Amino acid sequence: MASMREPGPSLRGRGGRPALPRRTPAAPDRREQVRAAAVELFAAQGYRDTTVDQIGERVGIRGPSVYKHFRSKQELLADIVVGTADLLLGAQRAAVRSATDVREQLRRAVEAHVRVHAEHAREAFVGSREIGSLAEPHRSAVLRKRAEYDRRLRRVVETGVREGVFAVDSPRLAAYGILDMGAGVAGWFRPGGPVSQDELATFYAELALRMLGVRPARKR
Amino acid sequence: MASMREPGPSLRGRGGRPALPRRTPAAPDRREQVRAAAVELFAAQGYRDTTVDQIGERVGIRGPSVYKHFRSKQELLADIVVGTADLLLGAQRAAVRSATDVREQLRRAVEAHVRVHAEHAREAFVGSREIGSLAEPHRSAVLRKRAEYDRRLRRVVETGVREGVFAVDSPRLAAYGILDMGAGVAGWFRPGGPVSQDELATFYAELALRMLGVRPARKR
DNA sequence: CCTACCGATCGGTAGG
DNA sequence: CCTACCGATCGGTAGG
Repeated sequence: MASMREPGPSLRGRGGRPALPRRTPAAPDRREQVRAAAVELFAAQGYRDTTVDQIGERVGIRGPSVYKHFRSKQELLADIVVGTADLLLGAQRAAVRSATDVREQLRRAVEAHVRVHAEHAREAFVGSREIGSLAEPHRSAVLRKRAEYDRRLRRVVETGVREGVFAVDSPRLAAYGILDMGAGVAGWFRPGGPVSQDELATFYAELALRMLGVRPARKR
Repeated sequence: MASMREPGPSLRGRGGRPALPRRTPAAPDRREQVRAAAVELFAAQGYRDTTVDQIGERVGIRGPSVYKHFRSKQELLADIVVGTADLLLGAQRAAVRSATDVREQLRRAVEAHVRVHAEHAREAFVGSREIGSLAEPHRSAVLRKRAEYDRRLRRVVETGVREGVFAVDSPRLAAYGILDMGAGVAGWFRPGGPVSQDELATFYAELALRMLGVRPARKR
């Protein structure tokens, strides 16, 4: 499924528009502003408790005008949740591909996992909490993506165990633990806080490797 | 705050009631049934998307009759969320008190954490996802309880580091990781599945100790 | 992008 | 514990 996050080039950069009188000039990336407002509100109040009027208010328009940018409140949610799932999947794929050593693959996959959950904390938060608010076929699509995401990390763990690099009794449970630990970041991480995204990613990857029985590299 | 989970002795065991005709005899623990139905529905559909009629339907009564057992839908939610917070706090307190060795305190606290999130998976799930749906003063009360819960585990970790039993760069982040890892269990654990609660609790406690730099006990 | 407005849903109450 | 019903909220549409 293609990412639903691109505003589309047709909405901007189209010079030569006649200077007709307009009460409120359309901001070129109004669609993106609406999406961002929805992310914040859905994260803070939940999808169901957020009204279209509130979303509009955040970007200085009326509720019904939101429908100029999204077909429905549902589509807005789907854009956010599906988008986040794709972001995670892409980051994970790139991470695993960037190394051949399982230990390094695991480390980078966890770092990517944590980084996305920190950098896109609110989106990721909405993406996991509001799956149930998604109508079909989006819900099933996202569940499939998440299952694939989990499976891929699990495979890295299993490969490491097979190669004798990792040592855990249950690769599956260990993978769940690692994933949930990282996903939890979306619930409390705030940019500008005491820890940076990178520090957090590095630290959590180290914790994950420890969970898998890998000795921490001796510090010099 | 006192637990809100007791049906109260006045609702049962009161013999000598005249055998008047009744269309639907009140089940002695109807209140508990209503609560259980609400837990399932809130977990599956979310608080906002669950109607009082649905809750009633699950126990064979009409929506308005739910108000014979709970003052409002809000009170039903508060009962669940506050109850779970108290359950966790109590289990953690008992766990930490049951040992003097930090390593053992940590192990038991994590086991308790995981066991509650497995045994009361749906309640714990609702308890963490629907905090935002809670009205004041319940919301603040629960947030305080959760903060205390987190702080207590963090203290065990910090004590272990101070004593040289644990070795982690950031006790705070490690504690978050451990807590989120265990809380995640509520999202996927199903009784009767491939792993038992005890196996899971034991395994996760072992993972937590590894995260803290404790060598796994050599298996004979 | 706006105002006016429709239709459906739903928590809660009245009064048995 | 039930039926009848009120009142408020809200997503979405009409028609500029």
